[in-house]
Amino acid sequence: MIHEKLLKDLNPPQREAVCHKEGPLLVLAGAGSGKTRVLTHRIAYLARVHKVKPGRMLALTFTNKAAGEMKSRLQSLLADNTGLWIGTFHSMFARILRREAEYLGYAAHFSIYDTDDSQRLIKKIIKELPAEFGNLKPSSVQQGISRYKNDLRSAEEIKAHAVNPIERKVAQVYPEYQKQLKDNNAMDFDDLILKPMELFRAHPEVLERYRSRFSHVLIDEYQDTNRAQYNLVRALVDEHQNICVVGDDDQSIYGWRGADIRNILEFERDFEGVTTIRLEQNYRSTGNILDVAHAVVSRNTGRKPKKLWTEKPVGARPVILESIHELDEAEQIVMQSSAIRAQESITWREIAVLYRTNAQSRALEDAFRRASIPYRIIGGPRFYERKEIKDLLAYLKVIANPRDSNSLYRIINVPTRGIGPVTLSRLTSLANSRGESLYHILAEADQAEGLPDSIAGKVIDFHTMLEELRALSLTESASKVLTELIRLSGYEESLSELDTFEAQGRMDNIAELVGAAQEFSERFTPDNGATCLEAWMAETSLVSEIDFHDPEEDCVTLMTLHNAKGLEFPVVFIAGAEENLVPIVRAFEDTTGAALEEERRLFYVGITRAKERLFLSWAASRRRFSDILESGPSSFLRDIPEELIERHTSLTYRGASSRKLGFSFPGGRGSRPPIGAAPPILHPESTPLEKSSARPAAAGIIEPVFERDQGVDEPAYRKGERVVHNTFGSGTIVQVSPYLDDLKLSVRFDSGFTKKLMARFARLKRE
DNA sequence: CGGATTTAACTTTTT
DNA sequence: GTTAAATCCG
Repeated sequence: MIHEKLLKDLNPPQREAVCHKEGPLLVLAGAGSGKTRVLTHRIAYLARVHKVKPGRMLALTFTNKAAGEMKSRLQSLLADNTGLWIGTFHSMFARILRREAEYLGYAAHFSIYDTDDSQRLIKKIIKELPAEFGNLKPSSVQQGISRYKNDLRSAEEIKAHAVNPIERKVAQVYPEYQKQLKDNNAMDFDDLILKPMELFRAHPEVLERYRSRFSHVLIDEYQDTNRAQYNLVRALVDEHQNICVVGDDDQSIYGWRGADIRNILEFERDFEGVTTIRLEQNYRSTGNILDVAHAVVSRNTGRKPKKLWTEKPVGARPVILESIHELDEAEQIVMQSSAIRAQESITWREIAVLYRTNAQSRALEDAFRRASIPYRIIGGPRFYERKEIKDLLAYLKVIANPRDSNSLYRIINVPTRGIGPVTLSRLTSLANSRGESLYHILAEADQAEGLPDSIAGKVIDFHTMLEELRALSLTESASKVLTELIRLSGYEESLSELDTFEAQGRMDNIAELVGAAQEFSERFTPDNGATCLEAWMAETSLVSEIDFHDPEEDCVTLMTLHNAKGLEFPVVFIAGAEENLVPIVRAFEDTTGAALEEERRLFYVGITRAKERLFLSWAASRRRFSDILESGPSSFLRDIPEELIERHTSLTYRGASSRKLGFSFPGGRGSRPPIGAAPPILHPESTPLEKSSARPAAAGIIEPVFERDQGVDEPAYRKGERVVHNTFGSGTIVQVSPYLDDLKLSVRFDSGFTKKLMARFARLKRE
């Protein structure tokens, strides 16, 4: 029987969710409770048992990765899924928008702007506006407008309720921004949600088409939906109410992006006759890990009470790693990784290191590289956001969508071809006076006022080149257009002339982009008239690097906590579990406490990625920008009962024995015992602590001394100490900062100058 | 007027 | 350590 095959291996609540036939369904699925399983089995069950055609179902996710995972899992459950729409909110509605673009006065091949593109446009708009707009920061304006869009607030409404002059100004930029986006035949990410609503409101017959097409809508990660998405979905399902949402309020971590946690908390009020199913059995983590996770998240007030349970053994106790600074932390993580791999036959790919900010990846990366451990960083300075990639994509966007003046501005003089700001402003005024786009005016540059013939010639040459590429794009593949572009534009040539290490890196990135274009071109099949290039542009705007993550590759994975959502690893390290980092310092500015609760959920998400081993690591100091930031352990660590965890430390405690706690670097003196071989475990309550008089520590926070084991004959240096240097004479230490396995000292010498010295080489004597 | 060199600000998370 | 704006130079 079909039913049995689809239902076996499901627990009773999962089964209930899968079999539910009609009407609104809320599945509260805790971390690791098998929600993807429920969604895919439900789609298959609807198709095979309730005879719903796959083409009448719409499944929405937040990431391409989640969509891809669902698609691949469905393959074995439902052989024929033709017409089934599975994808991210953004890509599915972009698909609808391309089909219906003309209703909105757009062309089907509109550009999709990322945050950076939007900011460029906003910067330009601010310049064109009166001087009093000059104090607006493009990035904050962009964020503000994005927020207004997500919250469905109109410019008028904002103006009416503006609490400060800045908000009033942003409200004035907003409509101009929308107008220029349209002039550029471009939409930003938020428009991909907002415009379908406009479309449906203005053209009920179009809404009716999609309403009747999709008889069942399923949404993953419902806690991440914003108001706009809620309204959009609501418009689609209002008649039949066959909406199934899966989510977990404890994993809502995108509030800053406009996600409205109320959507999931109030689902039962928003729809009538809601069936609610709770999935509380966790199939991922050991008991101890779940207990730690619960200890953390249960401190939140705005949550639906629940507790995950597991049939798995309690497992190893999670470990708290304490380090002097981020280099030490990275070193500890590397050593623990190696030890675990050796002792528990774990592969590199089963280990993940998670952190709050991308900036933290550098120290970790260096440590893994030095240890010759393969690693892979997900996210970070994202591939598609690198300058050279964005430049080339801007070219391609112009070729696919010549009205995209914003992209044209970006590349008109990249590489430099003698078209500077003055020429550009002359061309722009000609375009404005004729009411044509910048691209079209390029061909008539010779008619621009005050433009010397020689320069006009360059402009026309540039236009001719783009026209050639455009012609090429109509018949040839995206990869062909790209390779020709790289050659004709002189982009590659200008880089190779630089002949620097950095330029080589950029060339490698370009080669990677060509590879991606080839890969796309090979799988491209023409549909509804789009060219290969147009289709590729549509896709690249909506993919992220994590989508290309190959789980087969035997590498340690490094990524942000946000990126880790939806993933799982046998061994998880959370690096930087410090106050001011997790939770991030800005969370304290929010007086409602909502931001702090979101930080706690983020930490919870990180913890629940772990299947067997969990390490929570914090460092007493951390290099940030050019100075050193000192902090104590995250307050979230204090929520964890001491008996659930172990501690490994390389901190030195004032008042503790002078014997340092087994910390050293490779090449240093002494060695750290491998884990499992009776590691030094330090319980703070058993350690005699002496409070520093300068900076009283909060209760329960260990006060570390920034000092490492220097060996017998190499004393540690302290700020304020008087020292003597062989050549420079005597002076005072004004700054001490750890650098690799040494200390970097700033010494102000009595002769008046300050010098930075490495402790190891300076050979300083005490005065 | 355009190109090159120097300076400054920057980092929370992302479709 | 990175990129865009500011300043300088040809």
